[in-house]
Amino acid sequence: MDATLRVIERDGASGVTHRTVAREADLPATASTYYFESIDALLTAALTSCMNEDADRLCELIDAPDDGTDKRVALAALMSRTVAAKGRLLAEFELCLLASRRPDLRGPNRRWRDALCDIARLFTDDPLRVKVFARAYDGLLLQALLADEPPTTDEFEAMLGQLLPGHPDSR
Amino acid sequence: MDATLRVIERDGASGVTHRTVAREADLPATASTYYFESIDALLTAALTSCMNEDADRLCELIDAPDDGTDKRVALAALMSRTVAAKGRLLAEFELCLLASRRPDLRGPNRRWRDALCDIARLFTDDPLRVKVFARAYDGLLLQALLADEPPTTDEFEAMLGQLLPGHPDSR
Amino acid sequence: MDATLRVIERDGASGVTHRTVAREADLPATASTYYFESIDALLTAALTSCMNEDADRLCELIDAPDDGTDKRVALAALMSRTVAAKGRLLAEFELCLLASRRPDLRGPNRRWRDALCDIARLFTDDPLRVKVFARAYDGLLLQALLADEPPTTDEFEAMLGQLLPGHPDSR
Amino acid sequence: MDATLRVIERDGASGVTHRTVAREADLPATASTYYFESIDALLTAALTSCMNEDADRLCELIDAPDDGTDKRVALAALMSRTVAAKGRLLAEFELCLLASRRPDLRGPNRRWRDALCDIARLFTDDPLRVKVFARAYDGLLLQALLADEPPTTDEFEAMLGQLLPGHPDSR
DNA sequence: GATGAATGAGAATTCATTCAT
DNA sequence: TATGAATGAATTCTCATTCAT
Repeated sequence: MDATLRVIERDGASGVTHRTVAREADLPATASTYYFESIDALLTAALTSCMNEDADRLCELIDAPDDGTDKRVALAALMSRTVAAKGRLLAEFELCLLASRRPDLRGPNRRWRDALCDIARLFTDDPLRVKVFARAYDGLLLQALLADEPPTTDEFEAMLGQLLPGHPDSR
Repeated sequence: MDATLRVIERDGASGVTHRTVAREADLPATASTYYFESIDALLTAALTSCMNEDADRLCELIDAPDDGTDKRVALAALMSRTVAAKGRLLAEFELCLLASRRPDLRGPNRRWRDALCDIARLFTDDPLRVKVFARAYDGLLLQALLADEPPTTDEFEAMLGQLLPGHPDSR
Repeated sequence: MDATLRVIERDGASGVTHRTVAREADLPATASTYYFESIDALLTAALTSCMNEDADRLCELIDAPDDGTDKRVALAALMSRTVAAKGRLLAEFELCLLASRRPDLRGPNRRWRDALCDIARLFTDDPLRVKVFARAYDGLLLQALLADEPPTTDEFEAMLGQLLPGHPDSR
Repeated sequence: MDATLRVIERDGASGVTHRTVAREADLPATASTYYFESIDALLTAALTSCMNEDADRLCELIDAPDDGTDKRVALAALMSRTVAAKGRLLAEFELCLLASRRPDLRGPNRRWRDALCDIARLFTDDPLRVKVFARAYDGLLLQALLADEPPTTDEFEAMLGQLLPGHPDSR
């Protein structure tokens, strides 16, 4: 499973084969078929695992005790870290695209998006703003991947400030 | 070349092989090897073509004579059409992700992003707002792909209104 | 054992593997390895079971108390039923062919053929006629499988009348 | 193609794999995929080839100039030769059984059966007798395979005399 | 006695690529 | 210039079988 993610990070989702995964995990060639019914199941599991991890990270951030720091700052830091792990982020996007062809895989994605919406609701009650934020978030990360230089944490903070204006307390 | 895009739309970028493309184009199996040195060259060409087309469409929108209608409305319509051609949009995202591993392919992508920034500048002078818009745009489209129901044109309009507030003349 | 026959009926003898049988029987994958030493033992057991069943059915027909009806009519009805269970009949033929490569499996087959001969002897004393009947019988069933439309019971009756002419009492 | 038949003769239809056929033909392992789209196509081609050959042999017999010998004698000789080539006959039966699961393969089989009917019509006008003969013929061959000792040519002659009585001229 | 884990061999098929024409 | 033939490598997946429990 970890090996699978490492392979996707390195070679992209299309590089995931029984052999590459097995080699990466230093297991016999048939091991991946043994543990996962098919390549598809492997990718599905990888996507689910990723998305859950991401959602968990967002939830943690939401549930963190209010220590006085702006959660947008914390989120910007998270984004910065996310973008820094470029391969991993790429892997997630590739998996998402695969999922977009398969409606049955939308579950994990939805959980993650819900967490994003929850974050937005810390700052605004406007449903439109929530929606825009949750959708724009992905674009911020994606463009960060495509840019020559990823944005700094400060830039993320500024952009978040734009998308989620107002004082956190102002609700 | 068209055949290549049709294949990506149907089977994803990983479905692009010399044979599938040749079959789709109804050409002999070795034709794609003959015209393109490698699969990579084929994908690169596809990406460039896509990005240029998209950038052109955005530029058209910018350059269209001001007929009194809000350009955000026109842009929302364009987004709606883009999302409706789901396979094509997916293909573009897949190609972008491939490109993100290859810095030499960022050119076409940049041209497209510049066009997006130009649009934003029709509405605002704030560089931060421009940046946020250009990046969020992608997220809006991506999430539209992952959603069960793609947003309506009206919803796109509302979201654009959020990202690009103010009167177009207010500059 | 039953599961094995179901698999042969569905997928042919070549579809019989430890796994397919185990799956069909809803048993753990290694169960068939456990109970039968090899695939071969499984097929052998299946063949024996089939042949005995068929021979039993023929014997029943022979031993049925004479109720005035012509046994050829009863046999035609049996053939019609046999052909109607197409998968099962196919399975038997496949097993027979397998057996023809293995002389040690001819026992069950012989018992069945003897029963056929016994039937023929209800109608004729001519050993040649008996032999022809016992051999032709298989052909009638085989061709019924290959025909677009299986023969009706009446057709079987007519064909049997040809192969076994005369009154049953005329002996 | 010849290699395929040799493999079926030796190992049965289920022994036909890309590898075994290629090895038998002393070709690289992918050759059989190259020349035939799939294993299925290979088996189909084998069946068609067999059936045509058999039908041709029967037609030859029909069309042979009347040299005074009884054609039943010639047919008995043909049957004897057919049974002597045990592996080949087995192969044909296996292929026929495969075909019985696939209606689209009944064509070649039909041509062969028609030839059989033509032979019967040399001796009789009775459609029932023709039908019985054409169907029984297969059974005679099949049982010859399953018997410990295949029938002699004389025995075949006697059985044919039973199935097709009368003088050839008596028509 | 019964079953899950594990794995090497081999199945069908597809691919990229080379070569000859 | 363009294309069919050919083939080695690699793909997904299934299987038989062994072993530990």
